[in-house]
Amino acid sequence: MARALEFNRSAALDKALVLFWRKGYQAASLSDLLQAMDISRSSFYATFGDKRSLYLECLGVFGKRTKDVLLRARNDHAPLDALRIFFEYTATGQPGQRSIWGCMLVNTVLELAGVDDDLSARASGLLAEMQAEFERCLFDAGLASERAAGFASFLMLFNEGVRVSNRRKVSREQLLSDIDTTFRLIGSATQ
Amino acid sequence: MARALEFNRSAALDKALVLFWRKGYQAASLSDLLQAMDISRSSFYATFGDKRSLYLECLGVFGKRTKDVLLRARNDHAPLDALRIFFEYTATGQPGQRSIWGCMLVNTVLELAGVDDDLSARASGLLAEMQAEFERCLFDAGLASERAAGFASFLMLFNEGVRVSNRRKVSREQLLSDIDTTFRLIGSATQ
DNA sequence: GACGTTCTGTACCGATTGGTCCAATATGAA
DNA sequence: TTCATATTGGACCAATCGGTACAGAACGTC
Repeated sequence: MARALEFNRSAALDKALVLFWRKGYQAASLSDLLQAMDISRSSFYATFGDKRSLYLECLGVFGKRTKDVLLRARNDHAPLDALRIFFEYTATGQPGQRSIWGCMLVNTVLELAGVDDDLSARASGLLAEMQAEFERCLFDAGLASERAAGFASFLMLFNEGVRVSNRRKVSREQLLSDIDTTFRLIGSATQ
Repeated sequence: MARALEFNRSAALDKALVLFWRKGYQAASLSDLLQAMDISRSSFYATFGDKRSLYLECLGVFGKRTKDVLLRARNDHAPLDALRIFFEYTATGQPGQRSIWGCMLVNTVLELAGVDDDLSARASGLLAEMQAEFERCLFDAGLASERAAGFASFLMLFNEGVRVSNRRKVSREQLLSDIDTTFRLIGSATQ
């Protein structure tokens, strides 16, 4: 055996994720990444392959974390409440105002459609997984399956809108009010 | 007087707009632009300043055209109908399926936030103008002004969602169904 | 302490980026 | 036809891009 890594892989990965999330794929240059991750060029390529592979890995992590927000909420709350908590959490952001960067999946879909269709499609697929979770929530809340699918699709539109508006720096209060509007609309339609 | 331009300024501008719309600001290289616009490097810089100025001009044109879609619909229809026509038009695209590129304003907000904040803010401002038009429609449809503002904000979220989903290649049918859901929700809440 | 292995820093690579410069060319007015 | 003016194509620029190569430093094993 020999020399050990001087850095923590998952910590570096997380730094990269944050940079990609904030600046997007193209605008995050290799120099930016190396500086943010605080590792050398060699370590970067030895550990993460290349920029694109790293981005792909970050997308996966982001997708998993987002899904976990909803799944954790479901452990402690009724389906519809969990859904609402998810939206309020992603819209207002709990830790450190990260929410103003929007959603890395949505950002990716828009930035890379027509540029790197594989990456864009990957992000799109992760959004579809989220939508499936929405649908499960609605079904468990008692909606008929067809109706649950329809509302889940609608909720994904709403989710995308929230994430865009987040990046437009629409105020937290305004977004919370819109979420309230949405869930009241849904509530009045499901009863 | 002397030699005349060998190209049509507004035609070239339109070609640039389409390229930017499709690929985004960063991914549309100067070579791409020159090829699409079919003009020489010199003509480009003499006529449009630089890449960024051209983009700014395209943003303005796109904003105006989008707003015009709604204003034209208002000439011939009741306020709420015009609103719905606007959404159906932008979601499904009338001429040549351009809708799959989403909305250039939304694309810009996401791509350039944190990269070129001025451009991002400019696009954001044009979206705010659209939202003001939504609000006017709702007010004219008889909603109290506070309620109109609330729904307009909600509709802007929905609009952003539609444009993102457009780029995710969500099917035309699905989007139309979501629009239907939305307007039925609004309808049931406004009566 | 010597060795083998692995990681790290940096010089370097060709390609491409957005942008400038200028000579050659085309044009309308006189 | 000549001249002044404006447009054009293309050579050229420094800077940056993502990525590779390799020498040397740091470590665990023996």
